[in-house]
Amino acid sequence: MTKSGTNLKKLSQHLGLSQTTVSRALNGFPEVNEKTRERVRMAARELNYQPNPSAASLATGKARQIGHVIPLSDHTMINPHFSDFIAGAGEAYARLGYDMLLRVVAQRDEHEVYRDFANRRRVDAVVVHGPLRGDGRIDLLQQLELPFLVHGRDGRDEASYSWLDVDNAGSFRDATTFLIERGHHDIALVNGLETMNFAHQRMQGYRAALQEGNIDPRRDLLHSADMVEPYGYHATHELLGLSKPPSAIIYSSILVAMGGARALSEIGCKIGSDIAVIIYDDALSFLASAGEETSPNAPFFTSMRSSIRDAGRRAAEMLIKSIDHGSADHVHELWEPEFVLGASTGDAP
Amino acid sequence: MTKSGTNLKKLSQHLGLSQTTVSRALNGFPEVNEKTRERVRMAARELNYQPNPSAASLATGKARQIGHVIPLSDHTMINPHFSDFIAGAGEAYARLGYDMLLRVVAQRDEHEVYRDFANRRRVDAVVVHGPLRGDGRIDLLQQLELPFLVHGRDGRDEASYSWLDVDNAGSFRDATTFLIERGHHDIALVNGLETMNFAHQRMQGYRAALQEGNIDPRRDLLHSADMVEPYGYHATHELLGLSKPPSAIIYSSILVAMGGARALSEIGCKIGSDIAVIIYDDALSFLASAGEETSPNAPFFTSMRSSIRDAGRRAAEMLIKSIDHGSADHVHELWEPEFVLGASTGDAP
DNA sequence: TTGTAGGCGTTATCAA
DNA sequence: TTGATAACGCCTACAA
Repeated sequence: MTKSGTNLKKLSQHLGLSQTTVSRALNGFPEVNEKTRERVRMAARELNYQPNPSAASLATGKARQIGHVIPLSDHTMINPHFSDFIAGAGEAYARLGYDMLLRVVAQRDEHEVYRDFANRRRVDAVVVHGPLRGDGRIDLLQQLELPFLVHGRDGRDEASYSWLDVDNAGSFRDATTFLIERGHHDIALVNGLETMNFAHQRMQGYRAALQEGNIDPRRDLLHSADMVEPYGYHATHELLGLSKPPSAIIYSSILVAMGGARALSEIGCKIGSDIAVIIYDDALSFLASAGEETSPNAPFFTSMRSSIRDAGRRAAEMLIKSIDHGSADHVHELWEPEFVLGASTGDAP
Repeated sequence: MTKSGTNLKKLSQHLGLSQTTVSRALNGFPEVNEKTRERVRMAARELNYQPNPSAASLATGKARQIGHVIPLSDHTMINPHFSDFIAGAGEAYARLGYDMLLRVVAQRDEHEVYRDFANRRRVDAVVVHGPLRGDGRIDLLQQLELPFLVHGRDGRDEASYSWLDVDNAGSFRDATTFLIERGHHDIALVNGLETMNFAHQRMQGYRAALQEGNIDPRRDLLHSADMVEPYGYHATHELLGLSKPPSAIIYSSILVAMGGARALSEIGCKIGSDIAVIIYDDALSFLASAGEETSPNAPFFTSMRSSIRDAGRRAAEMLIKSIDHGSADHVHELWEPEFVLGASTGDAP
């Protein structure tokens, strides 16, 4: 069966040592004679020995794999935000000797996948994407005692699990306040799906700023849907068609903003002069912060920016660290997006 | 160690049968008494028994995992094209009982990863993404005897490995010819990186059409780079700044075209009337063929369209089928993109 | 500092 | 039709 692969047995025979010693030498056990260890290392390199992960996993109970589940409701999560996160996380995994296991399933089967993961011990932990407000996956994973980290939060007891999130409420509040202070009154929010907690947080931040500015929120200035390009296009057309259109729009994603820009250019409405725009920018790598280079001085879009790829990298690190240390403590990180002043909110003061 | 998981031993004891029989019953061996099999199945469901993949893999030599390597040169492959492919493939894997293993590494380490895969038998096969012209990964995989399927081709002996590709040359030739027949003479191609074979194929198709139309190719109408949005923007600005600007532009990706559209709208150049545009459309799900719904009758962009997500799904199926059947034959599929007439090439005749 | 022996949970071979 | 028994390749008490 073993075609050409060197295994522990062969290697130890080649060295005239026991498998135990060889294993210990390679795994950095302190009791091994340094001379022996060096000899073993040389031979291992020479014979190109790599431990078989299935055997190791069977023996240790550790899979050295982290699971990511992509729920396939419609086209929802297969979006660039997700892929950038994955890229960052994957980078960290590779560095730390872990593999990423991806499972794409219908949304209603996601719980079953976690059960399967826990049951078969195929992964040591999972990353939960796109938490809803009060997300059943979190309860399930706790019950299954499968370690996990959430990218985002679910709005409930946040001390009871590990997460990495950005300050959605704070940044949207600040952005809204920024617009109010510049004299805007009718400010639209083209938001993500509000069943997702991040979108809810953003809406809350927006609302809080309006309240502080003594502005009554207008229901017709609030849109909520999956953050795809066409949504931005349609929502913007609707907004501009109102009898009292907004003078400023906040877009929850650059993707949505691109659809918005398409609509605005059709109408002949110029961003920055005719209308103010602020976007939330995940710093998606394939867009390279599109518009960044429009003007040599300032970026095109005024934005709240936080790299989702960095988030993926950091999330992976946090998770691995906690499972490697076997600590049951939960870890949390709240990132503050950077506020970037661009041309889309008019000339700088 | 085993927390709550039911294993073969427990299950067989519970049933008063040997592990052998239980294993055989569950794995569909024909010699098992149907009554016994049914009894075993019931008990397995009841006790929630799932075979441990590490143990199974160790015993069979099959990992039931397919490897995908994402090279991290710059930001290259972490693009939406890739993630859509992954989504399709992942769907097929889940359906067929396989898992997807993702490894994100620096480009120069990609070969090493394949060696590692082969050596440790962590995956049963791999999918090769974004083949270059004459791609060393293919030689390596053949040498390692690790089964693989290429999404695309590398321009060499295409019978020697399995692949799934779209007819890049043919569709770009047709698109170019279409423009020539409508009276266009100065046709620009904003292409992908031509070290990638798909981009080379596209350029060849474009050249062939020009030649057939007795048009001398102009070097200044040809751009080649990573298919990100800002590239489309810059390339378009350059094209429009030429002393003899093109009357038509072909964009190699909708992402690039979005950058192009941004530039054109800045200049005040109207797509469809001032300039003709054709795009290659991978039917990226999060864009939902942006512009599709601009006009109720026709889509906005005239395009060559082929779903990259479908390609991922099909590629996975082809690969799994070939490794499950243990056949050493190579499989190939060449897809013809659909030509979709939209508004961006002017009014329909 | 090194070695022996047993176990991890399956599958597969050979008998019965 | 079913059952012992031996791999698969590694790790890890326990012993020396």
